[in-house]
Amino acid sequence: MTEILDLTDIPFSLRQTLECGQTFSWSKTEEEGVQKYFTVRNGGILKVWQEGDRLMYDCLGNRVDPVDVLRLDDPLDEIYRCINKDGFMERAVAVNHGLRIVRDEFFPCLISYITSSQMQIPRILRIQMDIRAKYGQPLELGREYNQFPGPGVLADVPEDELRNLNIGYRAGYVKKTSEMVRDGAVDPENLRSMDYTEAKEKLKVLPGVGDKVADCVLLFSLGFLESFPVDTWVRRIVKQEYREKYSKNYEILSENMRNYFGDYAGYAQEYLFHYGRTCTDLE
DNA sequence: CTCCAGGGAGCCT
DNA sequence: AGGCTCCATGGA
Repeated sequence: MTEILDLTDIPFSLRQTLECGQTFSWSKTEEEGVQKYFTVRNGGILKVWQEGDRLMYDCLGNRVDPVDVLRLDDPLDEIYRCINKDGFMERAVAVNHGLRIVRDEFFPCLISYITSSQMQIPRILRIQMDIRAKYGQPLELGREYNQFPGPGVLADVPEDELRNLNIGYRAGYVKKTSEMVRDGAVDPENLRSMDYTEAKEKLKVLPGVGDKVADCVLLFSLGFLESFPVDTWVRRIVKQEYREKYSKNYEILSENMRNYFGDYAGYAQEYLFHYGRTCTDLE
C-alpha cells in the first residue's frame, strides 16, 4: 500500500541524500522503469522513490518512518541560511540542493565506517551488503531483505572468518568493537544524552574508531549536526578553498570549521564532501 | 608496475 | 601532543 508525502514546502532530493556517500544502509532497485531505494531495519522494510515534489513510499513489516530516517523535519532552509557563508558553499548547496543528513542505525553505521578506512566508497557499500547477506537476519520477505547483524552476532564470528569479507586488518577492529558494544561498554542511547565532545571521547574508546570515524557516527547516526568529519576529500577542499581554516591537525581543522559554519557544520561538511568529490577538479 | 582510497594504532621524539 | 610508519585489499 503506497503512501504519499507532500514535499511542496519541504526541500528534498532523495537521490542526492542517498547517493552522496554518507550512508551504506540503502540499496537501489528499479521497478517498472522507476528508480527506487530501500532500507531494512527494526523488522521492517522502507522502500521510497521520488516524483517531483511527492515522496512515495511502501512499508513492509514494522513501520519505518521516512520522516525520521531521512530527517525530513530538519529545517533545511534555515540550515542553508546558517551555512551559506561564502561563494564556494553557495555553489555546493546549489548543486546538491535538497540533500539531507540521514539518521542511520547506530551499529551498522559504526561498523561500516570502521571498515571505511583507506577504502573507496563502492567497496565499503559492497562489504556492508556482504555482512548483511552472510550474517544478517532475513525478514520473511526474502533473502535480499536482511537486517544488519547485531553486535552479538559479529562478536561471535572468528576473526579469520571475518577476513573472508576482504576487510584486511579491519577484521580485528570489527570483532573487538562488536564485543564491546555487545557488552555495553558503549551504548547509543547513553551517547545521545551527552554533549558532542563527551560522546566523541566515549566513541573513540572503541578499536578502529578515531576522530574521523567517531565524527561520522555522531553525525549520520546520533544526530550531532555540529560534527564535521574530515576525510581526505574534505581536507583537500579546506586546504584549497578555506586556507586560513586549514591545519594538519585533525581536531584543529575540524574545530575551525565548526566555529565557522556553526551548529549545522555537519550539513556544511556533507555538501562540501559531495561537491568536492563530484563537481570540482581539485588537484 | 605504482599510487591511492570517507584512517587508526603503535611507536618515536 | 605531534609526527611517522605500517596496516590488507582492490581499482585506476
